[in-house]
Amino acid sequence: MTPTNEKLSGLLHMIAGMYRLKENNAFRAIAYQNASNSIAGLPEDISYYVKTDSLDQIPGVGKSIGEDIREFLGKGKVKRLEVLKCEVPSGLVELMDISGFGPKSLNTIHRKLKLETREEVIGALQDGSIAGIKGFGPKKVENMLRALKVHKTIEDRMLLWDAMNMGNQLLEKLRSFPGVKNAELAGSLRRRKETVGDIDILVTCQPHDRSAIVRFFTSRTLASKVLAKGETRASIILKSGKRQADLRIVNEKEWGSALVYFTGSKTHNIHLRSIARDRGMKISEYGVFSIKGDKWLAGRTEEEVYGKLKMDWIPPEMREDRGEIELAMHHRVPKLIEVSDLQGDLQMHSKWSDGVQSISDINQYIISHFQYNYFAVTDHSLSSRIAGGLKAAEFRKQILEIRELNRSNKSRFIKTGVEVDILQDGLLDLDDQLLADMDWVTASIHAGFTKDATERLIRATRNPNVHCIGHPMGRLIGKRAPYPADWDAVIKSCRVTGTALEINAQPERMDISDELAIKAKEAGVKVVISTDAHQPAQLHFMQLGVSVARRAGLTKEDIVNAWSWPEVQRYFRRAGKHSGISSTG
DNA sequence: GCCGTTTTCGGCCCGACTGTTTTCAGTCG
Repeated sequence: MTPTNEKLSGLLHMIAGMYRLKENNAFRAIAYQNASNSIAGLPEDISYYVKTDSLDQIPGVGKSIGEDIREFLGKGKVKRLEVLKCEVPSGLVELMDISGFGPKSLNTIHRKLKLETREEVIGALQDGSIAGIKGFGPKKVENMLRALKVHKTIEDRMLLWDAMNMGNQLLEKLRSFPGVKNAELAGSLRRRKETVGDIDILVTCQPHDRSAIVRFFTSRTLASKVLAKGETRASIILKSGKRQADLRIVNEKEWGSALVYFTGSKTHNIHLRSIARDRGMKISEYGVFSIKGDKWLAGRTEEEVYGKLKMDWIPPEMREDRGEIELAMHHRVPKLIEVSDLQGDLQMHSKWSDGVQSISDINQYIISHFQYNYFAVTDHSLSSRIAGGLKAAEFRKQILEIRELNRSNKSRFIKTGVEVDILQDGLLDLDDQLLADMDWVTASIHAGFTKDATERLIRATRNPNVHCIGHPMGRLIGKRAPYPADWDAVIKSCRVTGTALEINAQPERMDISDELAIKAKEAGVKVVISTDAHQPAQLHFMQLGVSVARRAGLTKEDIVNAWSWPEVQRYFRRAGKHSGISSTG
């Protein structure tokens, strides 16, 4: 998302929140929230739509919000919001993110006690003055206080990798519990979002087994706290790690519709329902029904549900309402890349620099765990001193070692390579001749994260020895923002020079992001999915990189390391890049 | 406030759980 879009989307979200706090404005609030969501998902900066006079092409943006947007771009603020701030206490809007603090409750508190800020509300909860309001019984006040506490202690969102591990453990326990027929992860975890808020699990069983399963889920074995518990659903804070997990139980006949419903995203679901409604049907977790007569039409499988709406099945990773519904209606859902399509891994480190294993051990591990046809060793160059970067002479020695290994294995399985540093001026810190001799050259930035990186990256793409830009955004999720850069310009230069962009599959990196991968595909830029492994177990991060690619709708044709090595060489030779000779001597 | 292949007016996704209620409003996902 561009910075302007992010700011604008946040501003519209704020307005939506304020309308929710005001009474009788629920639908106006929804309209602003829809516009906010739309803008968060735009492929271009909002200024483009103003320039081309196409604001009305953005779903949820009409005359009034269109004017707000023009005003925002012209003056940097919106009068509507300034007026609202005089009418509605903006300090209370942020509280609406906390569970139990809805617009109606906050409005009542504001009206009865004239409270304006978050701190005042917390104080009034603690000193008992809120307990005096009608409708605010002891349980409700207790829950609100508890939610405040949980909101503070629970860490924001977890990395996809951590969520996958936690979710799979939970899934195994549920699958082996008596009476459980099907169990599957749902929600943003099944969509493989880069970060996950809570773990959603869907289960089918016979009705008479439900209560035992809910009891197990909410027992002390799994839960440190029970947030909600009913006949068919329950929410807990997991004992392992302060994370929320939600269980939902449905009948087998409802499995498909429930999976669609709980996999989401919210905007995908809303879009599906409005299409169903247009066709005289309605969708819920219990199935697809006719509006007339309320007749059950479908729901056993996801294919059946989408099929009833005359759509192809949509892979979970794409269900973000970014155009996939239209693709499915026209039967043009792409065949997404799969882990099994990959023929090699093109970034990893050996103990020559900061990896832990020898090249020979890595070779053995890959042969016994993967179906690859090649892999490249890409140790750091000298500038990355912390990472034990190598001098040119050491790379020459490493090349000899790889040749020897290949010779004794009678193969060309191991490719020579490097993750070379892009210096401040965009030049590389190894000489061109050495780079030209390498089979695979990834160029990455490892210092100067706050400066604009556009020129630096573009200059690197123009080097005929560089096949790929490594972790192009330089972000660490939740720790370090991407460096500022004009990504459109960088992608354009990749297109012109035939340079690929990496999807780095390290759990904290996931770099490039799905949004940038969508742009790359649109521009015709190829992508390399690599693990950047520093120890053999990390070679299995590949599935994370694949999930980014799948969320971006990428296919085999888009992914360099889904091609055979001769195809890789042919592609880069045509693009005017040098292709190495060193692994074979 | 937005939107329209039955609509330019009258809708706007749908159902479970909780708490405070004597039949339902508020909130959540």
